Amino acid sequence: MPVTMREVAQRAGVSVKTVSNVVNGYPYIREATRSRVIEAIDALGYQMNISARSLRASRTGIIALAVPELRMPYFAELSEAVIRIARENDLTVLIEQTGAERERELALLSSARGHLVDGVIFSPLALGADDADRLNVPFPMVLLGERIFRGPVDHVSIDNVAASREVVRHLISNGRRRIALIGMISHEGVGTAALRFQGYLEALAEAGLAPSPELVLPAGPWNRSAGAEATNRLLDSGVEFDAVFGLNDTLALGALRALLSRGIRVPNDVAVAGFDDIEETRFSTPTLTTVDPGRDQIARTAVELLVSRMKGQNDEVRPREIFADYALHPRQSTGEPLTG
Amino acid sequence: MPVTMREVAQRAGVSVKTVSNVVNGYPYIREATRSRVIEAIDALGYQMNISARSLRASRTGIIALAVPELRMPYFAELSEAVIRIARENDLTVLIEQTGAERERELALLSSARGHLVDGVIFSPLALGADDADRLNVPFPMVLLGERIFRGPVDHVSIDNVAASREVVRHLISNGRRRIALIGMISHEGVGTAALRFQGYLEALAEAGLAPSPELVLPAGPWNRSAGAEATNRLLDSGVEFDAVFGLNDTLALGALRALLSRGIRVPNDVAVAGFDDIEETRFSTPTLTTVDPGRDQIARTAVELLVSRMKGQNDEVRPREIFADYALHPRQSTGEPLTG
DNA sequence: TTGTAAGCGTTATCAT
DNA sequence: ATGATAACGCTTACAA
Repeated sequence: MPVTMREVAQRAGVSVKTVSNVVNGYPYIREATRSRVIEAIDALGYQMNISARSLRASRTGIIALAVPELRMPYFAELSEAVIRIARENDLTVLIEQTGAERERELALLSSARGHLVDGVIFSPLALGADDADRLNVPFPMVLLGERIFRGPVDHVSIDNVAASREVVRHLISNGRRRIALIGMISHEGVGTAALRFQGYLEALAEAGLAPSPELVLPAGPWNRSAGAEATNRLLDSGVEFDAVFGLNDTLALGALRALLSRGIRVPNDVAVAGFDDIEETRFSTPTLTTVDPGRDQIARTAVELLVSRMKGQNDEVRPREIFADYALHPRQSTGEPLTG
Repeated sequence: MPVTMREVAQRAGVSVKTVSNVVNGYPYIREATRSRVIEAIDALGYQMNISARSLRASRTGIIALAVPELRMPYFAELSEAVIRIARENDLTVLIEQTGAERERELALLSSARGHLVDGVIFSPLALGADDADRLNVPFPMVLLGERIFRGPVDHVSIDNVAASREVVRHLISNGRRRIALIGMISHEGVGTAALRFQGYLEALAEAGLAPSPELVLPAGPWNRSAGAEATNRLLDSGVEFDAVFGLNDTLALGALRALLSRGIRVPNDVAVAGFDDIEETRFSTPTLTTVDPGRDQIARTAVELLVSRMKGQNDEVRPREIFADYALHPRQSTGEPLTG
């Protein structure tokens, strides 16, 4: 039922190969021929059969984006950017949700979706430095995030230590001295939490402040609920504090909610800051101070690195480590005047 | 480089067809043969070439989900559900963002991604009733949302009039009399806004309350920013009101923010309610009263309808109109005690 | 229960 | 500048 190249060729009075040439932008075609072919294509409503092309050319024009969960605002926003930028590169994006489960992240690496995708942008949450070797996969891949550094593939991330340090410096410059940190994952020496924690420690040290273990709160999944719970634990413990740094925005928003619902004023009594600059931070009450990790730049860099690997031009180039630019956005929750 | 069926067959000492049979679960195979084949598959790390299968069998195992924007929390959460449920049905999901642009929504209908997808779940935002005919596409499709009813394809939605009526009834039962509505799109007689507006009018009528045109506020894109702006306009107009109904949650959250930042207490001075039950509504301050439109049920129904059409068993069945169950969730923003 | 042969729609090679 | 022909890896008759 669908129209094939053969039919287009017949109607245009040319061979299949010529149609193929026209479709693929092969330059050496007489203008007359080209327009006859294009007419036939339009008239018949021809649509290239991607499966056939893929089988023959062994590329599909599809890339996979593997993220933990689309419900996490950061990953929804990241996915939006990757899809948009992939489109600019004539690529279609297939999203895999790993649920942050180790098994599913590993499965992703060994399957590669049966030759279906030309490359993968992978944002792991369960795999860690020990698994770096497993990233030696037989297809182009770009790694995101802070779980694995110096692995065998191109990697895009930001300088989490520096970014986190800036947040805490900002809190300190606002007069805060007892800064709680929410979202610690203590059994991990690496990863996002560890890096942001290090930035926190460095900023405290710079200011001559001693870190207090009771101000460092673990929080399970990094969502609003865990942020609220941790904050309530902190409040119940009776420990004094004048600021909360949520290791991501949803934790911070949960903290905000817990504080306000116990009658604590933000930023007057306690300042709150987060990390990620998700859209919601500009619309919470008060608006949330946070760090923009340069989502668009990350997405664009990742797609471009992947494309260059897919083209196979850089086979000799060693894995690249790219750091995107971050930017602190002071907002109401830390006592700044209203801003965008 | 990749392993083919041929190689598996050679190693197992059988024909390609037998390997194919094993892979596809064809029942009449001797156990000995089957296990030899499976061994070979494991040993060689064989991965089916999906392009080849698709070309031959003309199905890919991929469905497309077309949504306006992944950054809109409702659609992020819907996509998460569709991907998860599609997985249960051995389907992979490819997400198309239409940007709510008419051109791109139309393009989607005429391309169908070049035979790449076996079916499409389409949530339009720009197309309307007049475009119903265009849904007569040569591939299985399931329609979501409130833009087009009684079109030529299966359709999943909820009873928006009834759901909206319940929200407003709830506000009235809490003693509210001057209920503002934010998010009206006045030039449209159909679609989500029109239906929810009708529910609003019906609930007012039931209670013997006269609708006031100055309480009905248009809002452009349904996001936080538009919700906040509209609320500020309302406040500046000097019109009295004791409740705000945002036609979706992000509008309501924007309203909440505008109210609180002008020192208006919620729910004491003004009650606020939204629509969609996005995760954030459970973590705002105060938590937001809203309607759960049954996202999981919508996703599941959509996938199941699509699968049944893809199997071609229901070719004779007329387009089905399915309504998912909604549920009102009263929370703090309308004066209820704290709930989940 | 398993094998043989044909062909899905495209692109690559090699002519012309 | 264009055409003929052979793959690509799999499934589907049909045979055996």
